[in-house]
Amino acid sequence: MDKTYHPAAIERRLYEEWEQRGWFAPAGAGAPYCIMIPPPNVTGTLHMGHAFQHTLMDALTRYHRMRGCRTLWQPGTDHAGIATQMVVERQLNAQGQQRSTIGREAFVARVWEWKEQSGGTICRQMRRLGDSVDWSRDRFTMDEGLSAAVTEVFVALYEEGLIYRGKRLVNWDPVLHTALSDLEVIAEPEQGQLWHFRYPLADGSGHLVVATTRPETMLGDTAVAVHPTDERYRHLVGRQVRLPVTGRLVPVIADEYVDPAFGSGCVKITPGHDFNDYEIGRRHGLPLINVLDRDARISAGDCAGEALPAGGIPVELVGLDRFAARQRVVALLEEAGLLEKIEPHSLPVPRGDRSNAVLEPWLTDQWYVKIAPLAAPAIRAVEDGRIRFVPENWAKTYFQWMHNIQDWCISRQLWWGHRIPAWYDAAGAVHVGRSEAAVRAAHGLGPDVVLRQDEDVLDTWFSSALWPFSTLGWPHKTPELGVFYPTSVLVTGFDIIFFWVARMIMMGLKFTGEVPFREVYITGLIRDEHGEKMSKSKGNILDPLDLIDGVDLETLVAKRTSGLMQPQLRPQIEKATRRQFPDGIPEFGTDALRFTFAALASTGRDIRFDLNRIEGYRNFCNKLWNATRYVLMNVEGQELAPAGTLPTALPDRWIRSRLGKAVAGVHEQLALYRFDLAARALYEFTWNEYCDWYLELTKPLLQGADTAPQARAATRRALVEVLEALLRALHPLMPFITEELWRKVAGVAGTSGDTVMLQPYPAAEAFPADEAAEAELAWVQGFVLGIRQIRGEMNIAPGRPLPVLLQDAGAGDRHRAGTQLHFLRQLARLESIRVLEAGEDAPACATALLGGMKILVPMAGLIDLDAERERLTRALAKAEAERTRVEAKLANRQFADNAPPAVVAREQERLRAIGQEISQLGGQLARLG
RNA sequence: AGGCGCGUAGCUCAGCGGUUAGAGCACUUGCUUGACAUGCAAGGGGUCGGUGGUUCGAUUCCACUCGCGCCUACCA
Repeated sequence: MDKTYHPAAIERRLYEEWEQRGWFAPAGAGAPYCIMIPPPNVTGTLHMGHAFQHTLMDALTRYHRMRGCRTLWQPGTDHAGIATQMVVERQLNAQGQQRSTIGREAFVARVWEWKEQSGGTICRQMRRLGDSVDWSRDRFTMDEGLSAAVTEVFVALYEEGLIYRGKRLVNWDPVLHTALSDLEVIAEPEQGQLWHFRYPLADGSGHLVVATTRPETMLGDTAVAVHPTDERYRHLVGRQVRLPVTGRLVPVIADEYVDPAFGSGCVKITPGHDFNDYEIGRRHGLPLINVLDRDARISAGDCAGEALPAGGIPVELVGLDRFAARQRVVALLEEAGLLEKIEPHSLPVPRGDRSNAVLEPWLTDQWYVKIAPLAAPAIRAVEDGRIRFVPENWAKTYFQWMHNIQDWCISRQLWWGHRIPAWYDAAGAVHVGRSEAAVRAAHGLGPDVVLRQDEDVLDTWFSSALWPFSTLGWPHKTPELGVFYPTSVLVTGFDIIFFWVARMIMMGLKFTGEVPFREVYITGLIRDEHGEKMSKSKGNILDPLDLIDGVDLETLVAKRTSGLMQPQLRPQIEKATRRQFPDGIPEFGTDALRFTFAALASTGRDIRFDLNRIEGYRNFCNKLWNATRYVLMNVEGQELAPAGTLPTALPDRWIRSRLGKAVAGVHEQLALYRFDLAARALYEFTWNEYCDWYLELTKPLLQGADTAPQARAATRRALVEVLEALLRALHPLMPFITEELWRKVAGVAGTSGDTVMLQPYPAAEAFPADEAAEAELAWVQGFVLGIRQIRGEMNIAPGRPLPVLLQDAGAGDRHRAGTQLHFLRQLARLESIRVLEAGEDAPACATALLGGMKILVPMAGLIDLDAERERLTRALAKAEAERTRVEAKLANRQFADNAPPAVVAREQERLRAIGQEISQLGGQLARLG
C-alpha cells in the first residue's frame, strides 16, 4: 500500500466494476426502497447543488441496499424546454441562421442532435460522484413511454374538465415569444417613475389626474377608477373622461381596489395589460383593448379580435417598441399640457427567469390546468401525514402556496417539448385525444376534414410532475410500479417545492391514487464561501469534478469566464478567481467531497461551501488509509483468533463497545436525515477512538514481548473485525476508499464477498456495550492525559521516560495500575510506576489528579518549579471558582427543594469531588513551598 | 403586507432547560514516536445579537427588539 491515499488511482476502476456487474440494480426480496432522482436538464451539467443532493441520495441508497432492501435509485433527465431551446437557438444564430427560417421540424431535429451530443456529460459526472443509480432504467422526459404518459394525463384531465383552453392575460415573454407560468416570473424592485396625467372630463368641466408607471398602456385604457367612498371624486363616478391621444370616451367607475391614499387616488384601468385591471374590467364589464403585439410593440389595437371602439391609436405610435412608445406618449401629453408631474418611483418589474426580458401581461389563448380540485387532496396528504416534510417546517411553505394556488398555465409557445394533443378543424373547434387518428375516430371526422394540431408544447414541469410514476412505466401496470411506488423519499431543494414537489403530489394522487413519496427531505442550498448563491454570472461556480480531480488556475479561469451572458463581467470574475485560487484547486477525490457534503448537511437552508472543510476530509481519507495500512502490516501473514472469538483484552473490549455506540448513532441520525451528525459520529469514532487510542493500545499488545501468542491472535482478530465493520459503516458516505480498503481487509478477516456495497450494514447489536471496559479504559485515558499534560506544559521531551509515583491510590487504582501497566507505560512513556504507601512522603513533584488519586512526576532535573507552581495555582483558582458556584447553587433552598433529586445529588457529588481536588492541589502546592 | 430562516471561538458550523458550551479549520508551543507531517502531543481563544419574562436554574422556552437573508403577494 502507498503511504498516502491517491483517489484517482482507484475511483474509475471501481465504479466501472460496480456498474458492469450490475450491482446498482434492485435485487433480492427485501422491502422496497426507492428514490427518484430530480431529473437534471439533459443538456446541462451538474453543479455543486446537484453533487450535494446526489451525495445524500446515494448515501441513502447504499445504506438501504446494505440493509437488505430491494433498492432502486431511478436516474434520468428532463428536456428543459425553454433553456434547451434557447441554447440551440443561440448556436443557430451564431451560424447566421434563424429558427424561423429552418422551420420547426429541422429545428427540433437540431435539438435532438444537441441532446445526443451533450447528454452524456451528466452521466459522466454522476459516475464520477459514485452515484449508484440503476443505469439500465435511465429515463428522459421526452422518451416514448414518458411522452405517452404526458398525453394520457393531458387527455384524462381534459376529459374531466380539469384542463381548459382560455383567452386570458398571461405573463408574456416578448423575447422568447412564449407564455410563462407565474412561477417563472421574477419581480425585483427597480427604479422607475410615476407619471401624473390630466384626463379631461368629457363635458369640458375640468379634469382628473391619474398616476401611472406605464404611460404607454393608456392607449388601451377603458376606464378610470376611484374608491367608492372617496369624497373628492364621488360626484364624478358615472361620468366620462376623454382619453388623451386616442380621444376615446371612457367611464369613471368606483371600485374598492383603488387606494385613495396612493398617487392621486384615480387609477387608469387597462384591462388588456394589467392583471389587476383585468379583474376590475371583468367586474365592471369593461371592454378589453390589446395595444401590444407579440414583440411588445404598439399594435394598431384590437378589442379581443374586434374592431377598436371609437378613437384610434395615432399612426406614429404603431410599431414602436413599448419603451419608445412610452416616451412618445409622455411627450404627446406634455404637448397637450396634460402632464402634471413626474415623480421617481420604485416598482417591481416582472422579468422572465430565463430571458430576463421585461414581461407583459398579454391576452392570448392558452391551456390551463384547473388546479383547485387537484390541490385539495394534495393538501390533505400532507396534513394527515401520508407525506412528511423533513425538516417539517417546510410543510408550512407548502401549505401557504397550496392554499393560494392559481390555475396553471401549461402551454408554451416553443418548439421543443411535448406537443399539445389537441387538433382544430377548419371552424376552429378543438378536439383533444391521444392522437389525430383517435380524435378523428372519436368525433367521426373523415379523412376529408382538415385537422391542424395545436402548435404549442407543454410546460416542462408538466412532464416532471409525472416523473415518479411515468419512469416506472405508468400508465401500464408494470411490476416496478407495483413494487416501488409510492417511492420512499424525495430529496430536493426548497427552491422547487412549488415547481415540482407540489405538482408531483397533485398528479401522483390524481393518477395513481397514492402519494408519490412518503417523505420529502428538503436540503439546503449550496452557496459559496461568502454565502453567495453560486451562479455563472457571479463567476463563483465550482465544478464538482474540479474538486475531485483538481484543476489548474488557467483552466478554472477559462471555465468561469467563458459563455457569459454579460461579457463585461469577465475581468472582475477573473480577478476574483485568481485571488481566491492562486494555485488552482488541488485534487481531493470523490470521497472527500462526499464526506464534506454529508458533514455540511445540517438543518439550515444555506450551506456555505468552504474549501478548508474538504481539505480536512481529504486528510480523513488519508487517515483511514493509513489505519488500514497499520492493521494489515500487523495482521497479514499472522495468526488470527477464529472469527467469533470474544475479546478479553481491555482495548479490544473497549473499541467494540465504542463501535457499537457509534453505529447506533449513525442508524439513529440517518433515520432523521441528519447526515452531518452521522458523518460526525463516524469521523470521531474513526479518528479519535479507533486511531488515536485503539491502534496505539494495540501496539503494546502486538509488539510487546510480554504478550502471549494467543492474546496477540485475539487482538489481531479484533483489529481486523472492527476495521472491517467500520469500512462497511463508512461506505454509504465514502464508497470508493471503503471499497478499496474493504477488499484488502475482508480477506484477512475471513469475510467472503466481492464488494462492500452488498455487505450488510453493521448492526449496533453486533457490538454490544461493555460499560466495565469503558470505565476501565476511561481510567487509562485519564492517567495518560494527566502525564501528557505535565509533559506538554512542562516542556518535557515526549520521548523521555518518566518515573511516576501514585499517592492516595485506592484499591481500584492499585489494581488498575497493575493490570494496565503495559498500556500506561507505552502511551504515557513511563519509566516506572510506584504506589506510595499511606503516610509515605513524596519528593517535589508535578501533579495530575485522577479521581481521588494523585499522579506524581518527581521534578528532579525535569521540571521548572515556578512553572509547576503557576500551573497548580491556575488549576486551584479554577477549582475554587467552581466550588463557589456549586456551593451557592446547593445553598439555594429553591434549588434544593425544586430540582430533581438526581440533579441535586449530582451537584453534591460535584462539590465533594471539587473539594477533594482543591485539597489535593493545595497540599501539592504547599509541598512545593 | 404576510410567512420563514439565521445570529454560539478569528472563520465555517454543531449543540442544549441542569457538571467547566463543543468540533473542524486557523493560531501558539513541542515533536523525523516503526500506520499516517494529509501526522502526533500540549495550549490559548466564546458575557451563546440585545432587552424583558417564565423557571430553583435559560445559550436552550416565550415576548419584544436589533442585524442579515430567503419566499409568497403586491398600490396604479
